[in-house]
Amino acid sequence: MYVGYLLDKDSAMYPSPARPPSLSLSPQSYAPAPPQYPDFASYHHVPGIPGDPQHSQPAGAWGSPYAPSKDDWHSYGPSAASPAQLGFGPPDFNPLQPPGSGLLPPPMPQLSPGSQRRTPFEWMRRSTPSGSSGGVWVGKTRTKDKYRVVYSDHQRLELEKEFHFSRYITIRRKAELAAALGLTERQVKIWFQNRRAKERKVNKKKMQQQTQPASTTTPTPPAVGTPGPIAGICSSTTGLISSSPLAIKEEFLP
DNA sequence: TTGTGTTTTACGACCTCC
DNA sequence: GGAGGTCGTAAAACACAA
Repeated sequence: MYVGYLLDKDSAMYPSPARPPSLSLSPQSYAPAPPQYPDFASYHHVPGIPGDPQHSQPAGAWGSPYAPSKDDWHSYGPSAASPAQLGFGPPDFNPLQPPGSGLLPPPMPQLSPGSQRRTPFEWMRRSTPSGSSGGVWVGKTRTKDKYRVVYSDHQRLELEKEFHFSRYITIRRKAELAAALGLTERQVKIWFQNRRAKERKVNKKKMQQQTQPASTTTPTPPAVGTPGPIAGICSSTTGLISSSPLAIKEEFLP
């Protein structure tokens, strides 16, 4: 993965629940301290929803207007020019040339140990994904001539940011993210589903490693699954998440 | 270069809730 | 019945060792 320096931190990067139980906290105030997410040291949450206390930052940083959600899943394709295909994202966004400022944090001089295999800026300067135009999403469905698309680094980074903010995206945020990133709401929803599945998978793997009898180290409680202030609302543990997804969702509904 | 393992999109099945 | 959740899976995209 090309945001591997983000994702390789895996569940360890979510030691605390993503969103506090009280929605009164603004994204700024939610900045984890100390930053277990050093890559997001300059992270500022995606702004844009006016009136949304969770996203109260000034709109416009997305650089793209709030386009109407194009939930028409079958509308995209080689002939369906999405905002992304026309050039989505911040005006200064270039998939091959990282913006020095704006949404994306500056290139990290160092990577996490887990990502030593890659050059520090590889995720930024990765060549154009095949089947896409300059990292910009060119959607095709499974029924079309291409099985899946590869999201651009920027798209994935913004999705990761949102996921870091909250494991469950609100309807409004989903619509805004989809419009801003040139994805469909369905894609955003599925991305979050897959991302949660990934997190559960990693957590499960960690749990299995910790419970292995061969382990000589003292078992430590899982850092990720540790019940936090809102463990019952948005825990990373599989059981809690899958127990009542709708209850979690309701918390974030406007 | 190739084989192989992993990750990433995307979907269907099934479930719960309203 | 619709929306969105998990779970399992398919297959493309990718990384990397041989």
